[in-house]
Amino acid sequence: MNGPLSRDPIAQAREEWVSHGWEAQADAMAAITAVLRSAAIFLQRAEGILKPHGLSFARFEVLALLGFSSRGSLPMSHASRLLQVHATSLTNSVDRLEAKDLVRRVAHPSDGRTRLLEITSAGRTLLEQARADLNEQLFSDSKLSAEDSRQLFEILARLRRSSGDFL
Amino acid sequence: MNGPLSRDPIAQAREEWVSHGWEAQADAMAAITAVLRSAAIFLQRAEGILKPHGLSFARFEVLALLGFSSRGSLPMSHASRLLQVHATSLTNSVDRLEAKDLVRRVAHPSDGRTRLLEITSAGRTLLEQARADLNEQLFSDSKLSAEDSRQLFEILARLRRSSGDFL
DNA sequence: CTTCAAACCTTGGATGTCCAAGTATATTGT
DNA sequence: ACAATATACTTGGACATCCAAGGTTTGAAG
Repeated sequence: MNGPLSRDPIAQAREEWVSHGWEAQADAMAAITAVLRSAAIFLQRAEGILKPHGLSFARFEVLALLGFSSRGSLPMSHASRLLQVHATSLTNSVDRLEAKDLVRRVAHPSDGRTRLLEITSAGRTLLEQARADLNEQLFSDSKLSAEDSRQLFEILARLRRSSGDFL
Repeated sequence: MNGPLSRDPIAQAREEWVSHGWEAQADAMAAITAVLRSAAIFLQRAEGILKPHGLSFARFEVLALLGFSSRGSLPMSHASRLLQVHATSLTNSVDRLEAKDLVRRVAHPSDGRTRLLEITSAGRTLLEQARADLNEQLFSDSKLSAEDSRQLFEILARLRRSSGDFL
């Protein structure tokens, strides 16, 4: 999108924070801004890898979740909780997945409110190809050392836990 | 949006990765997914804090950048590079900021292509209030220990550097 | 000086995310 | 039973982000 800068813009912002007297918040500001920026980087790379498959990362996550579930189906409410996105975001993703016959909405046998999501065989096929690509092109070459990956996960797990993501 | 889960869904996905034979990629997958999820958490909190001020986080960042610049003005292309967003995203943010008289687009004195962004005095006032709130409510209580903040920033700085964010 | 490529910005379109509201179905409490 | 409440999903609207394409202005090359 834009070439590399000569200085880290977040480090620069951190200095401004310090020089304006907000030193106590400078480290947290820098860390949080870095998380946001890093997420944008990963997301862009993932989207680039998935685009040839006609998938977005959000839709890939839905497929992957269904692929792991034992029956290959689960209620939308359940999926939305596991993926930690708003129900409306899931509705949006499922609309697009269903239009491509990668998933199906089926009626719940006993609860009329609930719709079960079911991955189709075309969905499974595409999932395997997309996952292979992500594993090769993103998760194998993530620019993170093994040690950094583990530390990053642990720090963020503490954060997510104290933010109410899980118990 | 949804209550806490009984298990960390990312840890769960990591186990699936391992049990399906993608152990080599499991840690990176978990770390990257955690970054994406954490970014969503921070972004939501920031938006909640800024909403009463009529600002989004993206627009806050534009205001903050202009507030730091010595003259309070700089070219859009420069701002877009520093904020590391696409030029079109900045156009969008500036349209909304300008509609509220928080910034102005002014002609560049010598280059007819370039538009200078200039923060207004109303923009400065709002920026100070919004920043005070973010400092108090987000950056002071970020659920990250001081040590975690520093480590997180450093790990992500390595990542961003090797991803071409800066030299 | 004329032409053509590069740089800057905007417009239009596709996606994704959230919130507020609305519809339908289930469950609870009296 | 019936009314009130809760849960599940969808719809419509506000924003954000990107890409592809188009208009304007510069600047460089011939």
